[in-house]
Formats: sequence, C-alpha cells, structure tokens
Amino acid sequence: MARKTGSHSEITGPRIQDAALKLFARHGYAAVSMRQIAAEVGVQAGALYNYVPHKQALLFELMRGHMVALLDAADAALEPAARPDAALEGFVRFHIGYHLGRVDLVFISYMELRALEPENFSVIEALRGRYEDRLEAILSDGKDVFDVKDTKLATLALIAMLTGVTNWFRESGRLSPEGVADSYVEMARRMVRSKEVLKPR
Amino acid sequence: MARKTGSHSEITGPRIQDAALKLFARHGYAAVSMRQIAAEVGVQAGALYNYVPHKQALLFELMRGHMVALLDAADAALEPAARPDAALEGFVRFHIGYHLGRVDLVFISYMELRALEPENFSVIEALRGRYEDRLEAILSDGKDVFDVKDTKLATLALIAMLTGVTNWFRESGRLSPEGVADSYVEMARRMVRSKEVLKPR
DNA sequence: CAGCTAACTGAACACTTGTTCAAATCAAAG
DNA sequence: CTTTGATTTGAACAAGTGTTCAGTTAGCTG
Repeated sequence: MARKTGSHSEITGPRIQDAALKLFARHGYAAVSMRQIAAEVGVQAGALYNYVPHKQALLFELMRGHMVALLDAADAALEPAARPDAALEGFVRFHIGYHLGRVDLVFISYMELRALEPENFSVIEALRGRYEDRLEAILSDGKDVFDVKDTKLATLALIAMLTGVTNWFRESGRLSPEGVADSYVEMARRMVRSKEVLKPR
Repeated sequence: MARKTGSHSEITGPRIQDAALKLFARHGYAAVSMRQIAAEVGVQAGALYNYVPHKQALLFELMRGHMVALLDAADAALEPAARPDAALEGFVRFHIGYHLGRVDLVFISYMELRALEPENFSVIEALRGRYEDRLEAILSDGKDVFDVKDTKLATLALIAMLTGVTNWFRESGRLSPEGVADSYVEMARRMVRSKEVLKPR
C-alpha cells in the first residue's frame, strides 16, 4: 500500500508546516519527533522528506518565514513620515496586533533560537535586529520630542514589554487586543515621556 | 571497576545540579540526555540515580528551588512599610539585581515550563504568581501616588520589561548591572507616572 | 589490617530517534 | 485502457533514549 487517496503536494506541504508549528510551540523542537509531525498530518514519517530536507530546516523555515513576514508587514503598516508620537503609537499597535495573531510563531521564534545551528541562528538574529532597528529609529528620530537617555536600552525594554503580551493574552480573557494595545500605547508613551502625553495635565 | 578516587556524596550531588542547570540552559531540557549530564560531572549515567529519582525531578527541583529562593530573597530585600515610590524602586532594583546574577536559572524557569508534567507545572505557576503579587501589591498600595488604570496589566508589563534584561545583558557590555537598574527604575516610574518623578519638572 | 558500606561502573533493557529507499499505489495524460 | 510520474508506504538502519541493577571498588571505622 502506498499513495493515499486524494493526496496532493500542494495540500501536504503546508499541512506539514502547520503541524510542525503547532507541535513545536506546544512541546518544543527537541521534544517533537518527525513521526509525531507525520501522524498529525496523517502520513508516514518518510513522506515528510519529499517536502523538507531535514528536521532542522523545518524549524528554520518556520522562523525565517515569520521574521521576513514580520518585516514586510511592518513596512506596510508603519508610516515612515509620521510624527514621532504617532510613529511610536503606530509601532505599538502594529507590534501587539501582529504578534497576538501569531502567538505560536512568536513563541518558537523566541524559544527555539538555541535549537538552531549556528549559521541559521545568525540569519534569524540578523532579521530580528532589523526589526528592532525600526523601533530604535523611531525613538532616535524623535529625540527632540521624547526624553530618553539610552535609546538602545529603551528599545529593548519596550520590545520586551510588548512581546510579553503574547505570554499571558487569552482570546477568552477580559481584554480585547485593542484594549490591550490602548493600555500599552499609554505605557509606552509614558516610558519615553512623550510631550504630547504630558501636555493635557 | 567502580567508585572513583575522591568521590563523595556531598560533592557529586551539587555537581549534578550544576551540570544539569548549565546544559538545560544551553541546549534545553529535551535536548540534553542523562548521559551528557553524567559526562559533565565525570561519572556514568547510572550514578545519577543515586541522587535524583528521574530526569523530570532534576528539572523540577531546579525550578522550584529557584522560585522559593527568589521569594525568600524578595522577602528579605523588600521593605513592606516603604512609601509607594520607594517600594517600586526597591522592587525594580531587587528584581534586576537578583535575576542578573542567575541568568541560567531564570532562563530555564521561563523556557522549560512546557517540559514540566502538569502537577509540577502547577506548583511553579503558583510560586510565580506569588512573586508577581508582590509587585501588584506595591502598585495597588500606591494607587493614590501612582496613576495606573489596570494594575494587573501594569504588573505584567513591568515584569516582562524587567525580566527581558536577562536576555541581552552581558557582563562584558558597556553597562553595569547598577547602571541598567538606574535606567529601568526611571522607566518603571514613568510607566506608573509616579508623582515623585514629575515634581522636579 | 580486615570488614563494611556508600558510591560508582558497565552492561543490559525495551524503545525511540532522524533518515533512506525500493516497492506500491494513485491521478492524470494520451 | 495503458503508461507515466508524482506521491506515499513500510521496513530497515545505526545511534541514542531513560532507567535498572548486579557487581566492583574506595575510603572510613574499629
């Protein structure tokens, strides 16, 4: 017995990615076997190798795809010419919105870095750096409006704060993604002490 | 051949913990074998079972020990009667100082939660909750001094921001732990818009 | 120096791991 | 209806997994 009824390359390929994403996020890369992924897809382990050269590539492509899509989405969503305060708000809303819609990808992209072989690790790190640069640029472009001593430090603090949302947010919780974003916009503004926030006082 | 020269229970026990901590932090729980841990200690795999009932207990005890020590240290370091602003500053400095001295433990305590069996997971989650309550109490005790709409949200945002330091901090970097703490105290104060910060303006 | 026991070895257990590949099967084309 | 080619199976590979345990040894006690 071989070839299942109604099997197609265009179907199986993405399903492998989906299954791997789900299982890696739930149990971790090292704890998931190729056989488990295959079972989730409804196929034997050997069939995976028509689509993926090896397990490591499965993880790497998941992470690389995520980072590239994130950068593209950021380019599309953020307005380069925006005033500093609006740019910061835009970034916060984009970051939270985008990340809350892809918690599994975000999770493995932060958690499984150490499972990457050195060359792959470097690629992901570089992409992450490029994303962080977007926020750093906003902060340094607005250095007349904002009040931050250490731009790099503020960038890292903000990113950590924002990404932390994916760890506790639940669709069924009391807050909507928009509600969360509202609060985080406020906190982010305060952190950089945006003049626009202080004015109304 | 058995029993190595100069071997002692009081020596080997802690060395196993140290080796497990180091390897779990570096490669992840699932990716590290009992034989690797044994090799790091300089012993055969079987010898580990004189000290640990099974691999899972090794991880669990590492995490539980960390959380218990963290709570104890917090109790010792934080002054319950402090004014809100001083209490917040005290918490930030304590959190950063304590965590920067134990990056490996912090790392696995956040990363390997999913590797814990359900009952063990609950224990760690409860301990973590008790720690977060310390900060939440500070924020709600100071609700006249601070300006926070959602105390729980601010707690989670602050903890994420503070713990994030362990991900990028390097002993050899340009900033000292104290310098980092200074900046984070400032950012934390701004986030809750402590009146004491606004006064000098 | 003999005897004792805590401490450790080394081999074995039954599985699981990632990966390969000849053979089998199915869908579509001629 | 046959041929072709993509798709999948199922078995096999060598290596590694956590854990157990009879047997060996080092160092202390008397």
